[in-house]
Amino acid sequence: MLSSVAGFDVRPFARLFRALSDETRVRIVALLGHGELCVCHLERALSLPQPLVSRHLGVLKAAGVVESRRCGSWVYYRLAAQAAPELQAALEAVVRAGGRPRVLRADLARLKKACGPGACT
Amino acid sequence: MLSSVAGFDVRPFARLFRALSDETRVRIVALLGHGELCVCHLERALSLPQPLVSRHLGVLKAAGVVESRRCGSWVYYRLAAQAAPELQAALEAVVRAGGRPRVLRADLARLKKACGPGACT
DNA sequence: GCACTACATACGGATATCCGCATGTCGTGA
DNA sequence: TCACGACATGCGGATATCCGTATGTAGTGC
Repeated sequence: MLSSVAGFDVRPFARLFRALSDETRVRIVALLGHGELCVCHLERALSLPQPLVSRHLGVLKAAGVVESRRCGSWVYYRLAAQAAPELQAALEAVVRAGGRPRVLRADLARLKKACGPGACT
Repeated sequence: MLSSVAGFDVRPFARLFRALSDETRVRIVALLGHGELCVCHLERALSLPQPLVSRHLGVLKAAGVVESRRCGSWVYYRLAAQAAPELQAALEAVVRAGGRPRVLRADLARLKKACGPGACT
């Protein structure tokens, strides 16, 4: 449509922002800003049922926000590098917000209580 | 819910990103990055019917992305300053993307063809 | 008051999103 | 091969979004 005719393809931006238009997904991105996490970590940090977390991760992955890596029984998710620097900047804004002190306090507390990041014995 | 308990209120982010999750609204924000514009300018730059542009502007305004100012028969819209610096950064990423050369080429061409920005005789 | 322009909004239908629940898939270890 | 844990996906219903069309509101000039 016009979005491509315009020379500036707005679709990657709309796609990224649509992926981040859900509160749970913003929390996931903010948590992943602290490093790679597997689904069971996220599930406990968010205190949400597993199918819900898995589906939100699927949305983020389809939008190119996150990447996944399988390691044994576990699947680790991490933030994906964005092609356009402006997309990267928008994504890092969320990460920065989630990296402030007192930010995501309860989520991070549950995360540490569950198990240390990076180790899923 | 948990979004407030977490200390990090993710709702402003989700609200901003939901407002920017539509291609037309991304184009509007990118255009407004060039300066204040009235609805008739946007309508011609976007080449979209007036009620549609007006409604998208309403969504952006409800999300706190834009502000409006009435001047005679015309209503001028401009980007609103964001409270949190991370929100501002995310918004400016879109503006920067829309400010690159060859970006939004067709939209800007229609805008200039319609009338110069800031003057709506 | 009347016509005209600029803009906003109500209505309705097609489509998409979000979630709970149940089930399926895949790797691991006994 | 069997059971188990980790994760993904199909289904159905409630809700939200998007858009065209028509109508309403407000300011301007005659």
